[in-house]
Amino acid sequence: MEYNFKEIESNWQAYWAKHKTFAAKDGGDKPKYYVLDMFPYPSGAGLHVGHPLGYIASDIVARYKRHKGFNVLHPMGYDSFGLPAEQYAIQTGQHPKITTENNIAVYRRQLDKIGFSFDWDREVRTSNPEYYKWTQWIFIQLFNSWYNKSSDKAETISTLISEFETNGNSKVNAACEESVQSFTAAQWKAFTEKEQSDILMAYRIAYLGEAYVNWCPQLGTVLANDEVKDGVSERGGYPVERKLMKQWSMRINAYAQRLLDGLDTLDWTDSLKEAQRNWIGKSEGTSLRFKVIRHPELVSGSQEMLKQVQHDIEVFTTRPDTIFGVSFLTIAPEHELVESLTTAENKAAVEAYVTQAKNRSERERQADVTKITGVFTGSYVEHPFTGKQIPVWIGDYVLAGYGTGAVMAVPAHDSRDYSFAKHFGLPIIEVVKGGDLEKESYDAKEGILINSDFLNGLQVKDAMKLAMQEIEIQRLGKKKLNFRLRDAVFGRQRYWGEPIPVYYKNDIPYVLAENELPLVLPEVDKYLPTEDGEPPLARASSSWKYKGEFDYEHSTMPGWAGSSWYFLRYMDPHNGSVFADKKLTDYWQQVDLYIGGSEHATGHLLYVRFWTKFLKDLGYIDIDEPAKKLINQGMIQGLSSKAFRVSFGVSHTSIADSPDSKKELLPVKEIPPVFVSKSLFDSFNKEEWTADRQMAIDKISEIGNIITKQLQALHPDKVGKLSFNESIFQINVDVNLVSKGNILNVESFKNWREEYKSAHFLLEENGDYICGTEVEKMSKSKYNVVTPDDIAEKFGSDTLRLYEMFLGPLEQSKPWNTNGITGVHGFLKKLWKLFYGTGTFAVSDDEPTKGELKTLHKTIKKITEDIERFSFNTSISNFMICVNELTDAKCNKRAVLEPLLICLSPYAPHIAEELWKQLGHAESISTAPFPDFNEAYLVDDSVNYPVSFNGKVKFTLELAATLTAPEVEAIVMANEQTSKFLDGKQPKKVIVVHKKIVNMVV
RNA sequence: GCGCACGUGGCGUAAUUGGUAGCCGCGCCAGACUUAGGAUCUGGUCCGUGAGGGUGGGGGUUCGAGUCCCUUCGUGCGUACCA
Repeated sequence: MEYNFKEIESNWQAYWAKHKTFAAKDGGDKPKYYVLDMFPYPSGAGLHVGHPLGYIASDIVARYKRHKGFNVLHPMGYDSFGLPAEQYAIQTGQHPKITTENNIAVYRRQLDKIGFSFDWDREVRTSNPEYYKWTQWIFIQLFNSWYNKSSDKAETISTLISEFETNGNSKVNAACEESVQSFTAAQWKAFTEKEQSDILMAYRIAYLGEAYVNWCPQLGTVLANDEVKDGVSERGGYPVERKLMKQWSMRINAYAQRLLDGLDTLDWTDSLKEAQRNWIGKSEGTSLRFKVIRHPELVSGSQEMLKQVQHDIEVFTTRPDTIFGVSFLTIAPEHELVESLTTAENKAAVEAYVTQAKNRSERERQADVTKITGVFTGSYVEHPFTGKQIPVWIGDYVLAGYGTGAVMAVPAHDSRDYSFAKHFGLPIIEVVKGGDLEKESYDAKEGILINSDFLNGLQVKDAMKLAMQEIEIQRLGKKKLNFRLRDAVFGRQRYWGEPIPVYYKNDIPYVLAENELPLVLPEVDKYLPTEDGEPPLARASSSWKYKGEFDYEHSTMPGWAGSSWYFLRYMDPHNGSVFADKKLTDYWQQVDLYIGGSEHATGHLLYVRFWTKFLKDLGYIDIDEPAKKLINQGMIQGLSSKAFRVSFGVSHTSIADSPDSKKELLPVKEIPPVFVSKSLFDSFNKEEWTADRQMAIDKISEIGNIITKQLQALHPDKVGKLSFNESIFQINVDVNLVSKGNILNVESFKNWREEYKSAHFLLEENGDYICGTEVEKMSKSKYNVVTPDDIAEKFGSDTLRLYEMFLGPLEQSKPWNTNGITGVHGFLKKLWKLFYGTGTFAVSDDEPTKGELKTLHKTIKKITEDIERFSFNTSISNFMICVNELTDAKCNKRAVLEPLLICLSPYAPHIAEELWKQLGHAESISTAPFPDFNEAYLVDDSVNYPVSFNGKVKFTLELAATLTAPEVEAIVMANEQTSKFLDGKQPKKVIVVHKKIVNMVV
């Protein structure tokens, strides 16, 4: 019987589904193991071969752990809220729910075909109201919490309110808005409800706050920092600008230190942890206040009044040691003191500058970081130690959102201040020796302090300490930690997301009660903002109001909301009374292995850690981190095929033809497309002139002439001829039209597009049309998408699974290329043959030979080690070696083949199940215990010793394994080959590494 | 600029702690069986006729380096005025 993968695979997929083979049990004697894939957004394009890479790896681990006696949780679901479905809805009017459901159906069909061992009874969809009820519930907990820095965790807001009622806020040590004023208990009680609400808002972890946000006009929504790449939106690539808006946000900044510390406990890749560390961006420094010296003309009052209105500019610096090098202050254009610092004569210039700086899009700002702009305010501050007057400038190199939005500029020792100072001719004061300030600033943190009063002569490190001390003693400022990590904007002005469970009464936001959840997404007539710029939810019917009266929040939650806790829901996916039963979260604990793309490094993976810590603070779960071990699978890029299209124009052939003759030229539109094969393109594409290049041009011109004649025959009244524009465009060709060796199927290509029907081709000498290739992202628009379905159709899913793993290390990115797939497929056929060697199923019950047992146990050992270190590509080669050896030995013995099948079943489950059944087993192979490997079978009687001279191996000696090192040395020294290579000399030293190698120093 | 990976045959890759570099697969070459093959099977395949050379280049540590250290070049990814 032939290896009929199609039948085998569909049979077993049906069997698994019917018997719920992979359903996880909540509890039991077995140890638990939780393997999770980052769940997909179900896009309209379906899965391509890159998507399953990580799923295959995690499935191998899941199946392996089941064999090893673990109770495995291996779920899958969909991150089903998101922009593409909504964009599609805007274009077509189709409800995103329908689009999403259709896409999910396609995904599911594709996933099932690959034979994953998911427990589908636990599937979650973030857009399902039963799911997002709990996303909303978590939001409410975040709203009803504040971050107590003293206990270093989130606490319920009621503890804060009772503190306000007894002591006011003077003793409160919270992560909150800087702008909060202090008040007493009496004052608190006297505040109106609105005032109290506003104050509490400054403390809540989910809060409504005014902040500069990334506004994307084309998408009509704000975006989080991690959704913006290079100043444009990550999805769609639309420009993003900064805008001051009132927005729901998450006080993730409160967790910055814990998010940083937690990294040390995680078994994640260094690059991923490093990316998070950079994103969190901790820096230790000091805050420092500079007294503003009021310009007399600013104040229309007496000197007395002048003193009263004085205020300070607070800066943040990590280099307090360079305090004597400050020659100016720079504040951000958005700084709150801009207006009050600006003198009358500078007013016009400052206003113009600020307006211009604010209107610049994020992209423009990033694009010309080298362009230095700024303006003088006219005001001065006093140097805290020298008392000298220091000018205050405005510059957009200072970011409003970081530190205090103001810096003390030390041009001698900070490259940005240096460029600014050079550009505006401001003084540069050297305070640390070691650099050449004519050329550049000296930013290094080493050297001796000069020009620095009490710091003179000190090393930078010591100067930092002393300066810091002095600043604190004189109460000019204090030590401060700063994090680059900004609070995360949580509102999106979009339709297809979780409604934020908030309503407004008298302009005060209130959250819904738990029993009022879920707040279901209302129907709208259009998925666009309203005329006055309100989000789409404002289009909901007038009955969509809280208690029929109060407006709901019109923003929805961002994409990362649902994915920030889904790993918990899988533990208890159908619970209607709690997001997940504590007993179950305690049982399943952390994800043991999490696999997904590295693009989530600073988004999802940071937010999910944040929510996990938050839920722990409130006592809902007992774990601090969502995933113990994480692997980033590499991206599979597409291999695009390119055809080379010649560009022709039409020109006049003679003076008689010239424009004055008023004869019409041949129509450019009717020129048939002309494609040249790769070698011609390559010849043409050479930088310098070569004979080859000229030949290519001649050939192209020649075909131009032929086409000219054809066109002239069609249009006898018109004049002109085709001329080669000396340019050839590369166009993407559907990879399905190209066969091995990049040969284009010309006939299919002509039928591909109406416009190519009449195409001309300049072929290779052998008559083929050869395409070019390029590695690009796999995408519909590049016609380079290869779906897993294509591969499964041709070779079967087991081959697909093995081949994706065989491609190379999991973490590595690589282009998709089916060159080696026949080898992997051949391996499965060879395996099949071990059982069906004679044409019918035949397995012997004979005792295996020593050699066969060695092959088997060597394989068990290697496979076990490979899986434990997630090295799947090497396991495939080890299986191949094993099957090759067994084939050579003509081994069809049950005692060898049975354990081998179990080892293979995580990788190629369908064929393993089928052969397992043929061997007479009634139960699925999936829980058969993984074979133990026995060292005894691997022990060799002899060792092949390489004998080397000065590290170069000259010959090998087969010696008994029982020999000791000195015995080996004696035998080697007595060997005639040794004396030949020694050539009569005495070796200086002989090294014998037992059972490894012999080396002689001559 | 900064951070993190990574450079090995024609190609994808292997070599867990320093111990015979090139396993496995593709491709290629030769042969067998076939009307035929993008089927199957067998043998060969780092370069060099050979001594020998060889893991991007240079240097070092070591009896011994693809592996460790320094330096340099190149590629990929992330990030970017974070004071």
